Amino acid sequence: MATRTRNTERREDALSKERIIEAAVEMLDAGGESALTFRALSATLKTGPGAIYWHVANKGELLTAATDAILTGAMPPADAGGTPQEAIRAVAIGVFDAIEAHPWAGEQMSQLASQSTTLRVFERIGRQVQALGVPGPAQFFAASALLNYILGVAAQNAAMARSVQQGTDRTEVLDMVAALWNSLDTDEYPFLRTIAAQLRDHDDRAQFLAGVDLILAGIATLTRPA
Amino acid sequence: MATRTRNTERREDALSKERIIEAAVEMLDAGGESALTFRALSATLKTGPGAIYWHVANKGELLTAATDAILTGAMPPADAGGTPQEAIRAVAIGVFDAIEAHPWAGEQMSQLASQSTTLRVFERIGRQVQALGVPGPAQFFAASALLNYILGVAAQNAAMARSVQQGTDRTEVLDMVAALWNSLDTDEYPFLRTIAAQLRDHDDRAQFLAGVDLILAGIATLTRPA
DNA sequence: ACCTGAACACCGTTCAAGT
DNA sequence: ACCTGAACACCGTTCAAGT
Repeated sequence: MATRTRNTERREDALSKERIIEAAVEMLDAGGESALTFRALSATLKTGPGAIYWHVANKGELLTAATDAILTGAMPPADAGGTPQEAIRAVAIGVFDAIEAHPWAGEQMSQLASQSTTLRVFERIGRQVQALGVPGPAQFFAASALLNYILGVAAQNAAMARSVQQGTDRTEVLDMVAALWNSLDTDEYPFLRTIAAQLRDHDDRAQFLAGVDLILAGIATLTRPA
Repeated sequence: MATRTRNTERREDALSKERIIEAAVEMLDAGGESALTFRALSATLKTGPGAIYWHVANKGELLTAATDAILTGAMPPADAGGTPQEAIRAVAIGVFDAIEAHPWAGEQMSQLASQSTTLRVFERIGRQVQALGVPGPAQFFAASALLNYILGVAAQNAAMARSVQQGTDRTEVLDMVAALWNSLDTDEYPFLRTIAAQLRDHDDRAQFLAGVDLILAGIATLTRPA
């Protein structure tokens, strides 16, 4: 039954950076950053820990590469058409959904200043900010505001996902947070207690988009000065 | 010369959570999160590693406590007066400056969803959003947008600070980032190359505040609906 | 009640040695 | 060129034992 095996199928179990990243993403998805271990990884790949170091410089590079792999696939095509606002929303939602599916990447992104993934998102947003007609000097901080907001939400979602024991339900988590907010001192935390009620039936994704639109509304004031 | 030593001064070297946190902050300031080790910490405090565990549950709690200590002192007084916008800017700048002085705390904040520090900032912002006259249902996402933007910037600054070798100059770092942006492909990264020039004489703090104002401008559109 | 410090169960990383 | 796996230099954390 091995007769049909040709050269092309040979050594499909050979180590490569791609296979390492693929296995790393699986481990990260399963158990977060602490689950990614060179020992566990090399066991999965049926090699020694040292073998990985021939393809990857260190754990940091592996984490960066894994984050890149996730987010490259998550970005919508650049020529999608539509208004600049729609294009910005599409990029933002792409990042958001990717982080929701792979929370460990959220931690990574906000730790990776000027890394290729972040740069690509920044570029995409910046181009649309230009298309909106924001004057030159303001383009930088307008695009930065959007990027930092997106990264901030990404990190918060990652943190939330990590604090959740696997198996805990989504609404269960919201209930716990709402309970925490309600347990706060009424005099010191009036605002949080007020919105605790809204937490239960609130939609993370819709709220995230509302934030994007809020910043877009602010950007709009830059294009038609008072 | 020990005659004047009274009971009050006795055992001033006794271990306490406060002394542990104080020492931890010093180590974090000196070398970032990786410099904080229970062994190094106990050596500084002249005890064994186990002693620390009597006052602190684990490293995570210590990190949280250290972050709290930094940010509690950084927040402006709640009754500072002025417009809601000014109050929001004051809180934002308080966080920004604290992170600039203690970059490790920036990493921490964005990993600590619903932690006391973050909740306090959220509360302060939320109250001012209410004061601005934002209608009830929109208060939540308006305050969230501001908070997430602030946390996003905090994390980016922390990441930047960590990537910088100690001793590297500030302008030197900006030059390196500008050089990186300029080295990008012209066709793929036109926006980044355009703003790379602005990077050299750009003021992080002013840019951060411009972002806050941008979101405030967006929030203003919520109070007087079209 | 509070502290000691050896020991446990891990890490990331290196490197001589193999093929 | 690529892989092996023992070894190094660490970690956070525990816990019997001390005072």
